[in-house]
Amino acid sequence: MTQENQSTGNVTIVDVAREAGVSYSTVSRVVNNFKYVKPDTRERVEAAMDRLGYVANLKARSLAGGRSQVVGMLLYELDTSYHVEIVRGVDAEITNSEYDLMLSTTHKRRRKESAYVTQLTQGMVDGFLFVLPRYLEAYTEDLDRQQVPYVLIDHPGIDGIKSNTITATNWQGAYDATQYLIDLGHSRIGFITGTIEVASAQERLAGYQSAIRDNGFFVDPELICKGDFLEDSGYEAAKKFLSLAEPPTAIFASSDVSAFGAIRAIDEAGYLVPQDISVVGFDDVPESSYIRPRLTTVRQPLREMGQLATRMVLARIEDPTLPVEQVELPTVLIIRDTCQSPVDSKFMRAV
Amino acid sequence: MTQENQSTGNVTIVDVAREAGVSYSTVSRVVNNFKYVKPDTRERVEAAMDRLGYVANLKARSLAGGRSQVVGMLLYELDTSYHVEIVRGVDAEITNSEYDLMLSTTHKRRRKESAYVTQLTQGMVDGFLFVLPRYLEAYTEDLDRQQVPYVLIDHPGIDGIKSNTITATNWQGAYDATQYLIDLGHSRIGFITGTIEVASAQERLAGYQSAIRDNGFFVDPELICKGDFLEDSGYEAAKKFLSLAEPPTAIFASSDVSAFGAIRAIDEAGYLVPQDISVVGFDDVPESSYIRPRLTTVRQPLREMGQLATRMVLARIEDPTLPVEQVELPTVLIIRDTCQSPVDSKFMRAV
DNA sequence: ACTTTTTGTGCAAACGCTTGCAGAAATTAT
DNA sequence: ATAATTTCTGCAAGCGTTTGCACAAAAAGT
Repeated sequence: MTQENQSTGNVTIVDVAREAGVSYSTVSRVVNNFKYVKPDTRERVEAAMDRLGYVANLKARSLAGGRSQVVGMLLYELDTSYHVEIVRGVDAEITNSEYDLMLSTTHKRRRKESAYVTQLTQGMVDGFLFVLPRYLEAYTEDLDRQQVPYVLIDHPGIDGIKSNTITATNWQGAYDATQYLIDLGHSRIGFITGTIEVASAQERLAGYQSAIRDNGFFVDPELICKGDFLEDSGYEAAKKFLSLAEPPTAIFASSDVSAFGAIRAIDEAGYLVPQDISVVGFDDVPESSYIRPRLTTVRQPLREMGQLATRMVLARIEDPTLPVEQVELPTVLIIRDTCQSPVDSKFMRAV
Repeated sequence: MTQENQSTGNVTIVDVAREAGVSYSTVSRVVNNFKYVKPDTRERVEAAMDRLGYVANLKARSLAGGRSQVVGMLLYELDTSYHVEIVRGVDAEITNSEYDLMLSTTHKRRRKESAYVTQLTQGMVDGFLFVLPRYLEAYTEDLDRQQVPYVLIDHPGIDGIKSNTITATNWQGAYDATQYLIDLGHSRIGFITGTIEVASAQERLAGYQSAIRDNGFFVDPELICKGDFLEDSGYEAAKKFLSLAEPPTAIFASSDVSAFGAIRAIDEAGYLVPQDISVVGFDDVPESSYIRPRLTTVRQPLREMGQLATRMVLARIEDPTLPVEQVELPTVLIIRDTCQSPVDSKFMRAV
């Protein structure tokens, strides 16, 4: 706050050293909390740092082999609450630490994704968070070689490579929701998948199918419609279901957002949710409790996933010897207002 | 993709130079698109870079005086859609550029805010985006000295310093909404302020007051309640209005989120929106059209503000001589379902 | 043909820090 | 008292770039 260095306007380690009457390596040592520094010296240096308002230059620090104090986060986009919720969790945790967050979205650009990763691992971040990465294979190798700790969020990792992962019980969540619908009396339940290349989408589909079969029903391919987690695909899928000779009395969408789309289609067709068709989503994004009727859905603890993932990278940055960890968080069925027994449904055929 | 450097595992400029048979400065020059490089040489170097999979080390690059290719973004939090929407705008624009985004939230920690800024300006970012900064005075000086371009989003800047800013027509927006309510027949309109230290909150209040007066009404202090843009403050404010001897027939909240809180209070008290009380918000965050009844609100183009702000910093990073610019974007009243004439309101007293 | 200017390239010195090595000082063991 | 440790501090060599300076080569003036 008081004096300034003349050249760049920044106080460097050298200025502090001069002020404290020690060598610059000693300053570096107190900054890095090195063991062998005389308490007395340490104090003098700290006083000098305070007096000059010293702030470490991260570029230099990490160039020289230290930490950059930033963790990178790569996600597909920021448009849906799904991603935002995870970011919120990450932010909450990062904020409590000495680290900063470097956020990057890939959108559709496959090439940029891997270029970005090398860019960052080589130059910018101490650790990485990947949310539902699409082309993981393209850079895991790099990541491993660089020894940059990373954790995958909502992605089980790829075969042959043990990665730190944090996922939710997708299969169980889908199973539970389907069972709930069956218990309510539904037997024809339409399912809208997520982006089917994604593991969680596959697991949800499998959970749905298992529940159907376990209850002695038949998995009707007509009732499974491909989607991509987004609203439009939910809308289209629901329209298709509605045009069936015998439409389902319930629809289970692989994401809340696609459930919103489905509800819109049902609404436009002049039917009622949940009277004619029950709807269940997956995720429990904030909007789900804003819309009317409020969406019944399988809650995935997105924030917690973000927080936990952050804690995991941070821990591994501090101590790279920590073992690989794969955490699976439980989902829970949140019952709200979009489901009911199909007895009064226009689509319920007499038994 | 083919070969790798032995020591760190990273391909450096020196490796490329060796491979291409030129000096490393020449490589640097082609990387930086320097003018005086023989086309032939440039080609050889580029080929070598491709062959070795060279990726510039940003730390080194910026340490040595170049760009770090990252812009910092500082915001209070990520919990409300207000902030997220702006981030989305920023992201959309950043994604189209060669830059990355470093995101940081300050939450309540005043001290960290300015420490963070120096940290980053000294070491990490080429430009800065501030969303509704709280303690701007603490670092504008630093910013100016460091010559780091920055733009303030939803903040008019501080006296005596010309900053790049991007704001919305807060006064006019509030005026329009109030006028709309008056045109509907309301005369007792409760107003819930935002965090009153913030300029936009003051402007909205002023807009409201002007409209009241311009219509020949009296600004009743009883009908102005302090808030902080957040849900709880809206809830409390509405409760207070409801407990008045003569409650207002309409409430205008300085943010959508506080409007949500107000609606919750009205709901809990057993009254109906908009039959008994009309409600208007400000911002038009996505949730506003999800809730039922859908919120009538003053739309602030948050995404556009983020995008535009990003374009502004980016331009100033590339060309620091660009003049300071202060952009004000228009708000627009979005009429949805939370307002109606007060004739049937329980709170309408006979004239 | 001979300056002058424009291009093109290399060397070396930063940028601000970390860290291995070496030696000095203080502490403990013998 | 002397040797062996442990603690503390400074020096110097990097980390991977950018960039000013010097000089060579090519192009343009005269």
